[in-house]
Amino acid sequence: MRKPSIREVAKLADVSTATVSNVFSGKKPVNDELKERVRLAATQLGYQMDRAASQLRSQRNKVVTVLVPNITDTFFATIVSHLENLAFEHGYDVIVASSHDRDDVEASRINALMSWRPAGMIAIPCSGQLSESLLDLTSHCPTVLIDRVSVHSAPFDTVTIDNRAAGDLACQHLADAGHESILIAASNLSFPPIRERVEGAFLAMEKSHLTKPNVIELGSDLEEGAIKIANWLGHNPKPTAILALTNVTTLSTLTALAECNIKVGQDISLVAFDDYAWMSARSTSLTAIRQPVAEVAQNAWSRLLERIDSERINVDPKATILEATLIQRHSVKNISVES
Amino acid sequence: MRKPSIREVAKLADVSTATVSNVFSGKKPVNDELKERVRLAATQLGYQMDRAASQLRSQRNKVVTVLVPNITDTFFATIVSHLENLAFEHGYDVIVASSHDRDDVEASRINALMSWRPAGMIAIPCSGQLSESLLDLTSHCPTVLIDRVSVHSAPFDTVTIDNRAAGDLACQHLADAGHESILIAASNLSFPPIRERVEGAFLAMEKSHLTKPNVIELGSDLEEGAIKIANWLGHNPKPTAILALTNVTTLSTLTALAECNIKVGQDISLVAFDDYAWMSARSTSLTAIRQPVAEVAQNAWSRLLERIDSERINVDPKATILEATLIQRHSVKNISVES
DNA sequence: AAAATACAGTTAAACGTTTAACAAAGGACT
DNA sequence: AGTCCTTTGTTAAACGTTTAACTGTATTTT
Repeated sequence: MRKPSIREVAKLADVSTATVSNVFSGKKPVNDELKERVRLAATQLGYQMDRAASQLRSQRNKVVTVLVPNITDTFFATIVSHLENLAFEHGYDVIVASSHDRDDVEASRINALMSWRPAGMIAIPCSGQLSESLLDLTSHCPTVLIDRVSVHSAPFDTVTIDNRAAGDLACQHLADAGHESILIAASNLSFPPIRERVEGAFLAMEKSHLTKPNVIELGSDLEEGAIKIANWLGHNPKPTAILALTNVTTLSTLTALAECNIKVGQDISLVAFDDYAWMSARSTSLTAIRQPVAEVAQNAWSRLLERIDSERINVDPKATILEATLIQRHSVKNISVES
Repeated sequence: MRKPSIREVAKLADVSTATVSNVFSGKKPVNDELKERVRLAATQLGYQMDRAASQLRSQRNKVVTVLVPNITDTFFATIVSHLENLAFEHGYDVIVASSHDRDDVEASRINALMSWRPAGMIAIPCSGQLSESLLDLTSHCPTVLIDRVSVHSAPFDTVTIDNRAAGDLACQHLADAGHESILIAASNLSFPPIRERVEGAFLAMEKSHLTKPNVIELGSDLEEGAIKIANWLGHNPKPTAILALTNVTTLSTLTALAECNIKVGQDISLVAFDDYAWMSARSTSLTAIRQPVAEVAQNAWSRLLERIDSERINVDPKATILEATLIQRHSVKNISVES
């Protein structure tokens, strides 16, 4: 038993299919009585529009696709969630895909996503230098890039935060508290935001005439990262503070510290990146750099809508840069001598 | 400049559109040389199949929809992530929607999702008693329900964990450690899994001839939950242990305990539900009930595929019940007298 | 009162695929 | 050599919408 089509509704309501279409799309006015008849017939039959047919004919598609490196990472999941809400409010549906941080998967997913003929695409590239398939989108599909992108390199609209400033802010906060021996726990220096945060941190130390912090690269895996950092701590003089550049590296760091029985906020100070519930739900809550996730999503969405509406695909790309803020809590100990 | 269609590829390769279609679908054999010509032409033009057209004609759609209460909750996000992977492996695309725990939104989202004519649907209902629109699916679309569903009430395949056993396990563990005064932090007793966990917990206490634990309902909001539990702790004799029935209630609990300056694992014991990275990345890591999320997703997916392949929609629904396990860590203190 | 305009509905042709029905050509078997 | 498969390609008709073009009426304008 197939789903009823617009034809059957038309027949039951004794009107043409065009009228039924108009009743639902509202593109042309329809007499109230007819409208009622159509509505009745539709509910009677349990009629539902077929998007495929609708889209095929109209060549318009109320769908945007979202590509993220990994939806398990709460940071990305949160962005997706916000985007989904925004899209829904504007009558769009969202199709999500994950690239799992792999260029080849990214390419294949982009392909699959594009076969939906989406009205637009919001992507968090998995690597700093944009892949071929991503660049191909330039001419085909309104696209907004988020987060993992160096601002001026991309022929796309971008929405990022000022990662240099964020890194600076975090490190300055530590320096102000008297920390001179700082370890930076980075995920992957090939990601532009991470590199920029490190640069910002270096800058802060330079301003205070202090020596550059050490940087270790932990990768994207929590467990491996924990091992690496525990290992580093075992073979090097203990820093007085750690700056963890992502939520995953924060977890790696905490895991390692717990293992080594080093007390956060007491034996060692910590500034985290990304602000999540679990960071404050602790006896020593974590001082953290909060990325304005909601605003990032909001801005990306507005940019995309503008592109979609203006029909001008990715000419004169705009870079939106948002500011991160420091949430001061209890994981940074003031160790300056004059205090 | 519109996207090239199968026609233009056919013209360039000097074959019929049917042949092009066959080259890509592989439904009928095609001479190797022709195949090559078609492939070449396709890449030359940058051809990509249009899913809408394909689906409309073939009446087959390699899409499954997923409906969750709230993708911000890591538990659901993780399930979605697993499902997305599984779907991808089988050549399906996934469309996700969130009901935000509201029946009306759920209904509206189900409607939107169904207009895609998906091959199947995996849903986590937002309330225990299934909404009309959800029940309507029975006859229209292969559907598998996860988590928030009482096993035998649903005319659908279901995949759940044995929540009674899980509650029993958690509470028994506390009882074995000598805890007699236990507080249960529940999210919402109208959710079947939560109710069942409470029942399981009661059962465990009964077996040990202990008095029933107190139960408080914290709702789905972390902050509000924290206030409620802090409030409760202020006006009641302090329990020796808390059993938090979800990851959100765990966070609420931890927030409240931090505020009241009560040390977990020392002043009070805690068993959490759902096992996440942040639970172990602490100086006193949390003992927790681990739900087999990956297996839940895996089972839901297999069930759905079976339904899709067998064409028999939701007759003789199967209930799959998986077991949760207790991960023993350091948040439960043994306070029994004989120790 | 005739002509022009507005309004509300219908008809039928797309949109880009897939696929049943058909055709042609080569090979195997009587 | 004629018949019958088999194999590989083509033709053309769907699939369920939307929408340009059209038709017929009611209303306004001259």
